[in-house]
Amino acid sequence: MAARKKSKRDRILDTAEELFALHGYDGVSLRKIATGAGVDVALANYHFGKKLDLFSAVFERRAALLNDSRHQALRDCQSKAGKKGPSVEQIIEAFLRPLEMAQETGDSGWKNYLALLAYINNSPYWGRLMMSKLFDELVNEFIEALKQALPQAEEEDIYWCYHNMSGALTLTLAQTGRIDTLSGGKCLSSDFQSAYDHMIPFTAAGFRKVCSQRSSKGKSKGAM
Amino acid sequence: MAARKKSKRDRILDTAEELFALHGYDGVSLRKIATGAGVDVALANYHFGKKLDLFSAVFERRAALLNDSRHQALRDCQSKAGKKGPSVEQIIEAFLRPLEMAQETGDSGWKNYLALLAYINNSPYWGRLMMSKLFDELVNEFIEALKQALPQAEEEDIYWCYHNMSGALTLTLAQTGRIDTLSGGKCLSSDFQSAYDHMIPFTAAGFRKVCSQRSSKGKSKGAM
DNA sequence: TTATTATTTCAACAAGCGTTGAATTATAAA
DNA sequence: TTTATAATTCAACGCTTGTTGAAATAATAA
Repeated sequence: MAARKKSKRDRILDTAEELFALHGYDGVSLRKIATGAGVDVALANYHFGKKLDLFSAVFERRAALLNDSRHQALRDCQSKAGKKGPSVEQIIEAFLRPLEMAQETGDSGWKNYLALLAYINNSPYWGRLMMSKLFDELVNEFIEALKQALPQAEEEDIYWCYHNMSGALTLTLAQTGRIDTLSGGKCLSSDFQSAYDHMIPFTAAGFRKVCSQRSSKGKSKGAM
Repeated sequence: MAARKKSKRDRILDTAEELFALHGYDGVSLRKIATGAGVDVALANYHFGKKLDLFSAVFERRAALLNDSRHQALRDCQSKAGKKGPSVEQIIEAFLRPLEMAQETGDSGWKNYLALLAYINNSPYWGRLMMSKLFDELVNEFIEALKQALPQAEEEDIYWCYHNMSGALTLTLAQTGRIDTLSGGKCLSSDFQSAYDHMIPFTAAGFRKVCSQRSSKGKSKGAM
């Protein structure tokens, strides 16, 4: 309803973004997207090609922006920290806050996009390929920073901790509203500030705990 | 390929379970399910009704079993702990280990089912309704136990911590393989023991951290 | 056996799907 | 204005979808 000046091409992207985030790739037809965008069904094909190409276009549209903003946040906290390097909390903050800010903008497009990211990140196999292609480079920057902040940690532990953080984040991005129901309204999935204010110390403590205890304690991975 | 003695009805459930977990509700047609089960397409309708009813049947089939096993694990750790009650770690262990055991059984059905759970838990709106109906009662038992283990905690904090734990768990259940790619094979999403061995101390530390720091510190929720 | 009921398949339906070539309109260039 | 190009719609294609009533088969009861 907001912008009337948007091109039809952009309206297709916006509508597709919203519907894909809500119903997944197979839950949305090109005709529903076209109707939602107020456009003929053939126009999506003209601008983007096949349905999967449209999906990719939606997925890629905001990826670079997001990567830049997180990259910048990491650089900022690194310069602020000096040569001893930033703390675990500061690194996680740099990783997560840009997402909170994106979700908090009035623009519902970002909210939809991040929900779409959650959908893709939870999709087996093909989701992994799409995510890796666009986000692995940035994630590896953060992993490197975390290794420096936790010099005694085993590499494997850091990856598992990242996995847990990524899961917590993904559920927040998905905005399923489960927390609203469970808490009887005490917590709202739309209250992003609360979500991230809790997620940051929660995950930071997890990193510290797992990566500080000396290794091979009950992990039974080597010789039997 | 395994069991040849299963009824056609069960084969429909098994195939649907696997395909729904892999491709989501809209990504699977009744014909693909029927083909996979070696059965006519009309048979699914005869046994289960509409497509959504079949989906619900798959979803509900193992829910009670799972709830029982987690409920039992909680009771066990409570009796072992005596009247002072179990620790956060013990409660989380009771919450998570039954899932690990289910994933580790040779039966691939459980793996598929839990991936389906992850899919549903990440689905906006309708996912919340389905999950709440079957799992809220059990989850509230665990929340109560956690409140006792963290008597100084604010209720809201406990819910947010549970939200984070649920996210970490969900991504593990989804088995997207992201961690495999990211870590270059150092961590495998199929290595369930490692996943849970890390998830438990990670989330327990998060609970302790968030629920011990005295409240209203930068949460800016009450009067300004 | 026959009669009855439960299971399974067959055949088809109306509707929606992604996609495309040709026609139409709007925009920009000459 | 005329000409060329870009944007958009129209109309239709072959295919797949969920669903269903009737026919066929298998299992059970009499």
